[in-house]
Amino acid sequence: MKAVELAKAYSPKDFEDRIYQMWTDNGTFGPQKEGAEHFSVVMPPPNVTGILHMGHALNNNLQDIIVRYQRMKGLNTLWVPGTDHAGIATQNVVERQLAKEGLRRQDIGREKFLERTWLVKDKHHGIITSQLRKMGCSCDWEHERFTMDEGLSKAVREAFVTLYERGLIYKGKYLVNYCPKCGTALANDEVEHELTPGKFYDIHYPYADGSGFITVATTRPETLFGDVAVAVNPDDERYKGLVGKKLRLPLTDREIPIIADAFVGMDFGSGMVKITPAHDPNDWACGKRHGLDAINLLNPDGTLNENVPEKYRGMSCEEARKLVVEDLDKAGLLVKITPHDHEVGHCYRCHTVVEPYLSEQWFVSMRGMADKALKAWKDGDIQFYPKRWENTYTHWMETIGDWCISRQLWWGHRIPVWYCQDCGKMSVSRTDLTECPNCHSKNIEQDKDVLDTWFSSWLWPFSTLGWPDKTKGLETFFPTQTLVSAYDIIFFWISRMIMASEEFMGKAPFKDIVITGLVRDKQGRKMSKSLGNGIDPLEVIDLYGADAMKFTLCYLAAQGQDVQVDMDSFKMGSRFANKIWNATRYLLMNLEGRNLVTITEDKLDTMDKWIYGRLNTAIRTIDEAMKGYHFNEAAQAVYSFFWNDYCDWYIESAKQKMLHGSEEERDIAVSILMDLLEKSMRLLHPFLSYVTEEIYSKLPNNKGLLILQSFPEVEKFETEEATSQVESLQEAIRLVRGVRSQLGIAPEKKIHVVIRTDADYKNKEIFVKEKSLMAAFMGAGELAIDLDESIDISKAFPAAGLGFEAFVFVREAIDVEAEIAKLEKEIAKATADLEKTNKKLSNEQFVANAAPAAVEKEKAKKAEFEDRIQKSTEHIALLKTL
RNA sequence: GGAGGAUUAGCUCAGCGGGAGAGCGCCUGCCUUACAAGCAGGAUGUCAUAAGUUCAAUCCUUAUAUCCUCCACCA
Repeated sequence: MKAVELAKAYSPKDFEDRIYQMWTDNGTFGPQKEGAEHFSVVMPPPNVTGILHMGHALNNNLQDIIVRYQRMKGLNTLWVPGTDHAGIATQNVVERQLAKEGLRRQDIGREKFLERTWLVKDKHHGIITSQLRKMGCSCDWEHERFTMDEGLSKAVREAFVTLYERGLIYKGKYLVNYCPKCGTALANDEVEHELTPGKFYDIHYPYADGSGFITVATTRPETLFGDVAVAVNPDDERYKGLVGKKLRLPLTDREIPIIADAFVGMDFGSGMVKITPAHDPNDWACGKRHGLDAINLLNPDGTLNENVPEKYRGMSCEEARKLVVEDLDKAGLLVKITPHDHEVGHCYRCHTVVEPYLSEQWFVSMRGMADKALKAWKDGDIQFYPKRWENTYTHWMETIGDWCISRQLWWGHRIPVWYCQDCGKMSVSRTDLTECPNCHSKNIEQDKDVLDTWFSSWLWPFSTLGWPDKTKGLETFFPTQTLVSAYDIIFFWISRMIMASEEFMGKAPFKDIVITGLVRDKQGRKMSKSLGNGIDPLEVIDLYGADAMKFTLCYLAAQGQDVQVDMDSFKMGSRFANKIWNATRYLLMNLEGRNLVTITEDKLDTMDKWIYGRLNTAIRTIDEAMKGYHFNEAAQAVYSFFWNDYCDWYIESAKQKMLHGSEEERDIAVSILMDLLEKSMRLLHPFLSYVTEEIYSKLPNNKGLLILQSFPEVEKFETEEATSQVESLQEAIRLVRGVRSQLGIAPEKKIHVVIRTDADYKNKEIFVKEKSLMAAFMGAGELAIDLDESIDISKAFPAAGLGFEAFVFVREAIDVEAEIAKLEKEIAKATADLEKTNKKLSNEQFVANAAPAAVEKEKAKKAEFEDRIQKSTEHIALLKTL
């Protein structure tokens, strides 16, 4: 056999792109094992607004590891990639572009606007998919989907109409969360509450009959124009007699009543609350209870409308607040202003303060679906990793409110509802309507709003497989097995997918829900654009390679914990990949003139059986870790097997055979090395896919493309005895190496070692059998396993192991006198240094006046010198005993 | 106001009731022709604090402290 040359340096750029191309050219990502048990995963679709960040890298790399592992385990595997149209976010991107040109979306019209949005989508889609390829994701591009493609649009319509038919979708005028900047309603969970500094304004509301006034406290004085009452607690003794009295609303002519409602807290503020149903959810509910009107004060853009006195119209809430407060003050109605921090809702997309806004919207009734989703969890159909997220899930499901799904946007799935201008009838339809089904008038108009983005993504696990059509893909790959996602979208996405899937498919969309942590920087901060602390996955790949990134992330991904990284973190994976590369290079160099032989048990010695045992341990650990999604444990097993066991011990020991063995022995040694290398590549492939595939292609014993090979099975060659024996061997070697190091014996100096084993020591055999190996590893010129009468151990340096003792004769290796002289010189120098330092430290002036850091430094020096002196003294004592 | 995390080596973190660990950094000695992105050896810890359960606690229980998330309509 000829030696195989491998490039001298590990350079991932030389092969990563080529290998990805080869994988796709050979159709390796698609399902391979028709008829076998299926394993499918849907990729959480990234938004087409941006490019992938480190969080995506973590998420997709972990999915890739799972999918590659299961593929190698022989399952019929499918990983569905795709992207999300991300309604608000994407629309915002385009609106920002327009704003730079001095335009608003209304200026160019819906059609032109959408054209531009599709361009943005195409651009980002291209970037995102190329990033996924660079990372090495083995998702099936044949199955790629987009939330607004034809099939998914059909699914969205089907879902909407079906729910409508089931009476689960309704339209109505309600108080919803509204982002004035985005110009659209939001769902409850799209609002982020944040502690915001504000003020409490105590305001006098005079009685209508002029008999005095009461005081209300509010954080939002500008909404007083929408007040329809002032409420007190019915049990509040202070105000009992006031209920029913009329008040004159400040700055207006309007009269409002005092009412009693139990929601008012008696001990909060003045115990009197102004009721503004159109601008506060509590007041809305209160207004409903009392049959009060709701007066909307806002235009869709967040400015005040015609329901406020003229001078305030067109102002933003903040502007109006200032003026209203001023005017109240002038009117003598402002009592006091106190600072008051409170939770204020902000838009999760643009961070603008969200207004409660009275408007006509579409809603989904969630209660029934949530109950089904809860049952799925109770029945064990779904399981979270780590388990603690189940609390979050059930709590959300139990307290769920109806879902506002209409958005006043242009980018998204248009609501499939048509209104007839003639007969006034509303039609909900799976297909586009051109005439009214009721009166056949052509004068119909589709609802202008679009659906919440999550209304398409909640169908993702089955819509991507062809639903509502009964496709083969759906039949084969639904339900999926594992969903990998970060915890920030448990509510938005994961929970809703479970509900949709139970509703439309009658079962849970996946079994295992793996919740990853967030990727943070080394200060523990979330990576974000605004902080500029993000790491671009492509930069990592450029610097260290995709394997280095994947392996490092996997190694750091303790279940559910956040991952903190900086650029340097990825050196770890890079070094490991480099190590694999070089180990391979060495083995391939040694193929020259060798014949690979079949490995049978009788050809194996203890070391061989040991390494097969180590391989087994790694396989078992990985299988177990992957079962429970403990990625870090799997990565550690891979790492320590290959590096610490295979490279550090096994290859090193095999070198002795290669050096001194017969032709036949060398053939066997190489055959075993290559067998282990081949298996190692299969073991490592899910974690370092590119480098292992590249190496695999060079192996004389490869069986085709690595990605399609089977994951290694536990070997039968392992024996407990071999494991135990080699551990003893390692112990003895480490012991002697320790002595050498302690005495500073140079590697080229050979020493004389005698090992004495206890009478009942069970692993003596390995010492005898592997004597030459031990000698080589210890750097021993002579090694004796049995203690001879003639040997005077009092002249040797002793080191005790478990069940044996090693005696190291170092006299020949070192010049004791010279060594002692060297040490004494060192002690002298250290003593002198110490004196200087002590002098400084005993100088009161120095201690009192010098910079504290300088004093600390001197103290540290002192400790160091003392330490050095002590060590050298001990060392000398040791040498003198020899 | 609820809920959940975190607290272990200088740094980042594993550790899933019986020996305190990894990577990086640090120290010592080595370019031993696979790898200096390496090899060998080494140092460093009141496992946040205080009680408790147990033969045994970094791990379980209960408090406390500090930090971080998430959820929640108190005007």
